[in-house]
Amino acid sequence: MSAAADVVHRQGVERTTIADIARAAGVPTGNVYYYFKTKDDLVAAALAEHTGQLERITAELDRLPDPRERLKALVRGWVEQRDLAARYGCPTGTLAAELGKRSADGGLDAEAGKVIRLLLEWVEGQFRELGLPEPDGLALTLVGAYQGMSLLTNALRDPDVTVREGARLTAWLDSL
Amino acid sequence: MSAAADVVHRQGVERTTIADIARAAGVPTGNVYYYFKTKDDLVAAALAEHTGQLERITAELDRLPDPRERLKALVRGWVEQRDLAARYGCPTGTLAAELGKRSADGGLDAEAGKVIRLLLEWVEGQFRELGLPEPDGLALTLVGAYQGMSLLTNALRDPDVTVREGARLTAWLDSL
DNA sequence: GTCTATAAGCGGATAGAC
DNA sequence: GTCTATCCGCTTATAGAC
Repeated sequence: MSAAADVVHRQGVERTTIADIARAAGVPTGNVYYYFKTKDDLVAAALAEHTGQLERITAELDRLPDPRERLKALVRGWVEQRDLAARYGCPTGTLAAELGKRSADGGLDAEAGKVIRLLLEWVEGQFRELGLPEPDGLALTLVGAYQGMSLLTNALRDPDVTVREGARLTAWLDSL
Repeated sequence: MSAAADVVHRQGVERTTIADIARAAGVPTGNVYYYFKTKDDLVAAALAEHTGQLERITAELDRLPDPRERLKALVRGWVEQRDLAARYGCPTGTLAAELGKRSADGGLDAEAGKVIRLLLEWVEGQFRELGLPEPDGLALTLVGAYQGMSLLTNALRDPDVTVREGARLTAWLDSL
């Protein structure tokens, strides 16, 4: 599952073959099918990895006493990942974008939406705890800014984009 | 070229076959190869379509006297496209994201970056004309917000995300 | 310049030995 | 539960008639 998430992040779903994932995991191709009946099952597993990763991150941030500090630490984490973002974009965002183009895919696109929604809801909770008005709108703005800066960082192949936007987001959080 | 841009926007590069584009253009598959030697040539043609589209839009906006009104009209245009964004995302952004995952692809990913940069530079020019400080940073923020809200709109399959973020961006432009 | 037919190769999926 | 060998369909690309 971790190999699937990693290779899919780097190559995208469609350019990733079962053989690629099997090689990354150190097992022969055929063996993968014992655990995952179809390629889509592997994509679902990659999405589950993203969910787990997100849950670990928010659990860690929840240990901070101040919600504003939690959000600023979240932004700090994004900035730290800037080189990965410059090369491959946001793992969840690029996956959601790719899955969003499918017509009838057994709801994999909706699964991707759920992971994004999980982050949105956690962020919204922080804004609510701060007593700010329209916490859902603020969450949309913050997560949208993250996805936007990740895409620009990736498209321009320039980690500095993330640094600059990260600084702006931090100042914005402080101004609220 | 227009069929290529359209089908690639809806299906993504990798899920689009030459036959798909040929059918959309109303010609037999083999004939496509008379004009485009490889599939990548078709992707390049789709990118050229995006560039042309962008140039038409900015030329139209340039007829407005006030740069702030130009930017607000740009945002209005994004909001009008919200249903398309909910279904398939931003044509240029999703294409750039997909091409960004390639390793050695003859610079197609860089071409996608150029289209994004074209929009960034036009937006930056408007902010500069308004005499605002750090016009390049403001451009990054505005275009980033656009890409972010497009991705969220698409991932959540909810055009309302674009409506809400569009309203916020309009208010933000007015506040500068 | 347009179209049909087909070659060549890749990738998802399976069969079956171990 | 693991691995090898293989099938089958699909997609890119080409050959060649018209």
